[in-house]
Amino acid sequence: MPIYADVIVNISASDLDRSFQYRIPEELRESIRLGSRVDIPFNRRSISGFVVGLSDEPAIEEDKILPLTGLSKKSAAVEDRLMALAAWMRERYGCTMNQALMTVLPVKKASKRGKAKVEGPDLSDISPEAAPTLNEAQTAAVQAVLAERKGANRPGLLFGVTGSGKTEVYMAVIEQLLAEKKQVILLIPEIALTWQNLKRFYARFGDRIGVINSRQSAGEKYETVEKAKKGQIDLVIGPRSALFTPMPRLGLIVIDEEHEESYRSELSPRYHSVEVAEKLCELSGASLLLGSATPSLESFYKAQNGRYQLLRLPARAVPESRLPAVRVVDLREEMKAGNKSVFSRLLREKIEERLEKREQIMLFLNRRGYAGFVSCRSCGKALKCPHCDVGLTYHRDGFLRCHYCGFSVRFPDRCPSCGSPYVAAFGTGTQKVESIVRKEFPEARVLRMDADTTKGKEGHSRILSAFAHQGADILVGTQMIVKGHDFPRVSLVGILAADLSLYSSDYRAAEQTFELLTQASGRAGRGALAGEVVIQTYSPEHYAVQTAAAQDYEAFYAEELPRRELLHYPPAGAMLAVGVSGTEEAENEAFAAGLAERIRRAFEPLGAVLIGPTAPFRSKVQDVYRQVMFVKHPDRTLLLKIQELTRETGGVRIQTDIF
DNA sequence: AGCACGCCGACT
DNA sequence: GTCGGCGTGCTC
Repeated sequence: MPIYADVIVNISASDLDRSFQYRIPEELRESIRLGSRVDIPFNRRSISGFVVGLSDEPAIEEDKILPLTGLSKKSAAVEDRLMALAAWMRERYGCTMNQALMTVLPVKKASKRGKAKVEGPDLSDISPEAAPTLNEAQTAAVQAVLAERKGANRPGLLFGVTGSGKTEVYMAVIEQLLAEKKQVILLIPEIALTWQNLKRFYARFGDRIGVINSRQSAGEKYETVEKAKKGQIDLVIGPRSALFTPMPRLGLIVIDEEHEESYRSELSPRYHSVEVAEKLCELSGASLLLGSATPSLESFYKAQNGRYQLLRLPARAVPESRLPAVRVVDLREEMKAGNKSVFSRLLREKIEERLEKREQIMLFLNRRGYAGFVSCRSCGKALKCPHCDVGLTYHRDGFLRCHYCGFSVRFPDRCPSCGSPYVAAFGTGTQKVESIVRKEFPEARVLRMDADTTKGKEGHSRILSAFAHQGADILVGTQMIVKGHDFPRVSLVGILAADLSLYSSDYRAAEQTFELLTQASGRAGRGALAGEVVIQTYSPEHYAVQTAAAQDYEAFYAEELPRRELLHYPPAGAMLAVGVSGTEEAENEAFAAGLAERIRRAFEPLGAVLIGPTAPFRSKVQDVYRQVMFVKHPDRTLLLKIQELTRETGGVRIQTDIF
């Protein structure tokens, strides 16, 4: 029986990010456990804390150790697990225990007004739906998942082309788990948390569902959390934060679209939901099921190595819907043929054809605004944001905007650096595409969806539902139109510039491009109509474009993995990214250089390879200068030690990511 | 002298 | 986070 408890105080302050030792009174020694919530005297006050360690030895002079005063009985097993998860996250992501606890433990705040509500119509008018008949591949996947549960219980990766019916598989597995009186967490990307998606789950599982989203108040979230804890809810659906719903009978976590970037937190701890879910399942004896048409390279790599169970859905579920026919157009050839328009001849022809047939069209361009950059034709200088290392984008309202900090300024009459009146906007953004479409296809009804048109609370759903109800023939938009939407009347998808994401400096540029092209292509021909996709590019020969056109993930993987292996990038090795940022450019650079030197000296003899420091693609954002460096080493634990080294800062901010 | 205020270190 | 200690400086 332990005599002392190491307690983390429930206060967020950097110098309190350590444990304090307390004596456990005799009568509490039997009931105290790791993760228990305790009341302690601290600096002449009484506060609460969490037990993170138990011991029989005093760590400091014994007469300094005070007895703890009480034990909150409510520390249930769920919270113990979440505590253990927080401790793991602290190690894994190098954050403070407090940050990990604040991420993991539910916010205690009672709802002030009424019940948690889901936006949209209410529940009463949804008629219950029975399970549909699954096809052969779906049935096989469901059975394989359930069998694996009884055995090694490895995580499953459900790899299915767009439209192959992954959701039906999730539902069948969830149904089985619920029948076993287990609870389930389903993670979906925030952007996919739409009423039309949730409706299917309500129709199938009725009132046993709780939904969490980022627009809910603390009180609303708390209510869902309480219900889950009491076991009144068996299925929680939400974005990455829903992972931390306390479920006493947790049996399954499903992560849909597991490759999505939104599963990575951008705040400290910068956790990755797939990794955290894997750990949580391990701690609670639950199963993990990941699903994607374009799995992250990491996940597919694990599936190839047998660490994950690979489950395939090779064909689209609706029998008459086939994968779309994809054509790649070389924009250099268009230019040679004298076509300077944003539409290639082929795409223009296809658009006319669809308009004639009254079928719908999606046009995708990964750049908002009217024109991509503005420069002076006399001196050649591009107009930049004064706060960011970014060119300004011309918007139709006559203003130039910075897409990083929101800075805006009226289009100047004269070049700010040479005074020439010949200042012009070049390149194409979604606004310009919209106006070209209106001009060139005057009979077509056009909607535009990008960050500028979806600002309001209902912005997304307003545009999506208008398009779904055939309120428009053409939807022009940025990335946000390609994610998971299901419009049966869309038979043509045009990707106007496939290269935009291809040449970013990120080692995942090819993966991101492949994913974007494949997901965008997957929007075509989801119903009974035959789908067609036109990909316009200056790099038709690039393997990411080629394999996306062939809708062949495994061909892409076969090209990409050896490249990663050659350069020791993940998943073929581990990598630590270190970002150093500060408001003084020179000081920031000097600090980064000094840090790099220390890392080199200490870790290069151990085989670590350091790249940088260097100014990244966006070296200044909102008046903050950035330097980055990367450390590669096959062993992740060594990278964690290097991460330790980056803790001491001097007026600069350090941010680290482990890949 | 007596007290208000702000800064800082310590908290087991 | 927040308490007390201590120094500064103002007022009576």
